[in-house]
Amino acid sequence: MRYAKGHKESTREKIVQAASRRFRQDGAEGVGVAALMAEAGLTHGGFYSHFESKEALLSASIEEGMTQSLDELIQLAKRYGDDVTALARAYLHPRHRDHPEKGCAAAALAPELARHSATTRAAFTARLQALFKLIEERLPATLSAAQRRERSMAIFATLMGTLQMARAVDDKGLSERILQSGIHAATALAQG
Amino acid sequence: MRYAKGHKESTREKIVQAASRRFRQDGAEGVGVAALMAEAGLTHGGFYSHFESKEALLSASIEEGMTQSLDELIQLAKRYGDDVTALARAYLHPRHRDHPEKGCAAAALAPELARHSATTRAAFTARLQALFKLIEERLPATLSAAQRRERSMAIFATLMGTLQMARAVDDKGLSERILQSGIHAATALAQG
DNA sequence: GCCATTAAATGACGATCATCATATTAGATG
DNA sequence: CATCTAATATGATGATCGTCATTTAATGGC
Repeated sequence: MRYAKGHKESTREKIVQAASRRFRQDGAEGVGVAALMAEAGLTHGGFYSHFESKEALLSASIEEGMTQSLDELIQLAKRYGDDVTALARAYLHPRHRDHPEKGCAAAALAPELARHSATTRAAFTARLQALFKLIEERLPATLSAAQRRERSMAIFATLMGTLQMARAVDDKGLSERILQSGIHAATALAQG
Repeated sequence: MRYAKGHKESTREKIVQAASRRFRQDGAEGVGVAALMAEAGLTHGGFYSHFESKEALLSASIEEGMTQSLDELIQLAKRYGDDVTALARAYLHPRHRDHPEKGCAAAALAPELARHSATTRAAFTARLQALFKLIEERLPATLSAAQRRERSMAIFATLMGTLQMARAVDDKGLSERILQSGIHAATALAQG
């Protein structure tokens, strides 16, 4: 249809946005190509003119989802005081637990990612390291760079593991206690 | 065929064992009923005389897998000194990272579990609490019971999150550093 | 050694999966 | 306004999904 130039790019972007939500909500294997396209307001046919495969869309979605939730995390953390405790409070907020589709892609998909393509895992690794950096910058300057780097990894592991457990357990009270334990632990790990 | 009594029970057990391996390896949605039965040396037909649904098998497999890896963790930890650091070293050993099918079911399946039935999540919750207790028992007696309980949750979150990240990243060196960071963090969180 | 019983195998159900070939149609270009 | 082209839709591929009805076959009880 000889659309305005950039039309296809923007459609592709819409697909990635919609897919990144759906993948986080239902898992990479929990949603099909047709449903992903429908979520973007399209039919399934044109999919392969935008992406080489479903795996390629997953790759792009991971990048999109990780970037998006990283940005949002930064914004939210600022409101809480912008230190590691603030990050933890933002990340481990019940709203985040209850809305995986808008939240951290790592928490929603980490175990599956280990089974996916090198490209997908590379995209994930790059974004994960940006996340580490975000935490590093909020650790006390009294720590060495190497110490900050190591701690940032463990702090994110704690946040992600905590969020996943809080989502998986079948007991609302326990879920709340798990979230609290994560906030306290992240704070403790951030001490000089 | 009027087999010896207990034959069917033992077949059922074999299916659960095999399924618990496969679910951890490929995810709950990554493997079909036919493949699960084949893994146990059977064909798919008899499946529904053993289980009400695939979901019911998942439920039993979570229970089996969590119990199994809990027992193994206890055994391994003993060799390392039987404190929290020992648990962390056992849990975050490269062998565990490289063999999810024999390892912790929580680390392999946590995000998916949040999307499954109440029964499955209840089975998971019960086993998770046994895991918390295991850690609690290895925390210093100088801490209050409430403190030990809270810390045990955060310590397991750290271990699980660390293992998942170490599995997902596309960089062997980074993976090793992630594992180390988790061991150090778990040790730090276990201090009185 | 046959029979009754029942575990397991065969095979089929409609639905959905990822992928692709072909047809339609929107809209910028002339 | 008519035309051309590229973006999307339609529709089909064979494979696999979970589930179930029917058939086969093994063996303890007689």
